[in-house]
Amino acid sequence: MSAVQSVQRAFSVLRSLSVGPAGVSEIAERTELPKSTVARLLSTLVDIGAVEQSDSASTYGLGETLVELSAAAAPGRNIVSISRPHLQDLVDLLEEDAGVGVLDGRGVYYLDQVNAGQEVQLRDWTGETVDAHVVSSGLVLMAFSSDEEQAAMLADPFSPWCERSITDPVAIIRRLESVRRDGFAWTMEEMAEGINSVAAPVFDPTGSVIGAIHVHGPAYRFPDPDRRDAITRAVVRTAARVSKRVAGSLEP
Amino acid sequence: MSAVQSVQRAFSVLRSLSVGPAGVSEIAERTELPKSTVARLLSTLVDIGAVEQSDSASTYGLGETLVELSAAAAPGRNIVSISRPHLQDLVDLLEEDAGVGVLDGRGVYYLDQVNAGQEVQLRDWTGETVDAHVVSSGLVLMAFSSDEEQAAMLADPFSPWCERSITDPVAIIRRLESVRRDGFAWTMEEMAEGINSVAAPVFDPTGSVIGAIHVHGPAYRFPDPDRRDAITRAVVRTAARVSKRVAGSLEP
DNA sequence: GCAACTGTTCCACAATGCGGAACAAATGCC
DNA sequence: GGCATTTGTTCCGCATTGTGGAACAGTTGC
Repeated sequence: MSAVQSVQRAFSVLRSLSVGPAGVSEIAERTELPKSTVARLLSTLVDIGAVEQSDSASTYGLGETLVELSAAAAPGRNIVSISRPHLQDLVDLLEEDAGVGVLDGRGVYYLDQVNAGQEVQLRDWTGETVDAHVVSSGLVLMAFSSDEEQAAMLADPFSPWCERSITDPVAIIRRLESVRRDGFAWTMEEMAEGINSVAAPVFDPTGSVIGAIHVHGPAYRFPDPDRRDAITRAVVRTAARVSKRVAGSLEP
Repeated sequence: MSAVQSVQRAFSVLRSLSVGPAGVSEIAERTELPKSTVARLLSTLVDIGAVEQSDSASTYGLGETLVELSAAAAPGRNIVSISRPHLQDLVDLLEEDAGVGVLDGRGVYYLDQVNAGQEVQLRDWTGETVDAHVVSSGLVLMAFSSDEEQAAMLADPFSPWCERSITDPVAIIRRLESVRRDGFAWTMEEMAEGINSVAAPVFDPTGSVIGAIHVHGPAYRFPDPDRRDAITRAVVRTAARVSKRVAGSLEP
């Protein structure tokens, strides 16, 4: 009940800035606070980094601190923009398509993909949902979900997508355990003949999975048996980097 | 110099929450503040919406207000995630691919695309950069850039991408003027033969362009001459909606 | 059951934030 | 150019406001 006035006012100032940058007087007007009070609040907000004053001139705008905080507040909401450069790195390294997906019920929704531009390539699943149990991303996302969520997903029977799809719940549970232990998952022609993929989990700062990074390619060339471990490591490392940045860290 | 103590402490509390949700006691420990002070600050932060207390239990996490503020702080940083559902709506309506791009020098960088899934479709340019003067998104982005930026972009000569590309600076300037007046741009087989596209601008709260929404398709069926106006309106309306949400508004 | 935790509330004290007013520095206007 | 009106910044006495110890009230777990 007893609220801290200065904090309320500070946020009132921040809100007033969200419609656009302004100077002290204008902010004072928008917030109906005395100029001197606004000036004081602004100076502390600048110290903190919640507000930035545009170089030389004296107009104020919202600052980086808020972005960092919001990244921690809604982890995953910006997972696409954060992932993209890292997906690009993966593609450059492995020369196969890389993507990022999130859990959608018992499926994986593919948010984004970076194309390797090979002559023979898989069709782009961005924006579509695929049953989780037949793709590596899906296995990763299920494996690292909470026990309740996992139980809910395992409650109903699974459908096969092709000949080699695994649908036996017991087999799937055993598999999820090993995925959880390993920190990654491979699927070999389980969604469709001729398609293999690896995936690794992206976590938010609290340790919950929020997405999965994957690389996939045509089975006749992916994975190159000599590079399989290297590929796995690259995907796991990329997912770990994205996790870090999703958590608000600024280093790449 | 003279900083407002309670505001500093409030942000100290917020920062301590960015590593993960916690209860009053733990936050007090992390921030080295008295418990009662933390409890008071938390209660006001909850009022404001900068902090949310998890239902029933008494642990606190960062709240929605921070996301809204950061959306205004770094407009465009989350343009992809905001755009996606609206792109999907466009695709559902028009049955052609829709995407979002941003300015990158004198080019357009395609951030994201939603596929209509037609049998005949254009290749996906997501993650690539295309010269701004040959695509509708590019024209829109140039048209609504600041005068200095526009002048800089017009300083060097333009290269043709195909037969119908327009490269004459005077013609381009005239065109940009009409785009600015209309609020949208069409390009007809100017990037490549057989490809047409429309685009409309996305603005941040200060009124600067931060991106463009486009729809494109094969020239033999897009745009349907009878629906051309309807298509244009749909794209313009979608871009306006995205602008609104980018600015922090919560209504769809 | 007590013990060791939680989070919440109270209240006397004064430190802290307040805001009017006076100042300084741009900008605008004839 | 100089006068006028705006801007942002600083000062300082006043009291409102925030402070934090301590006492209280729920939880959890030996």
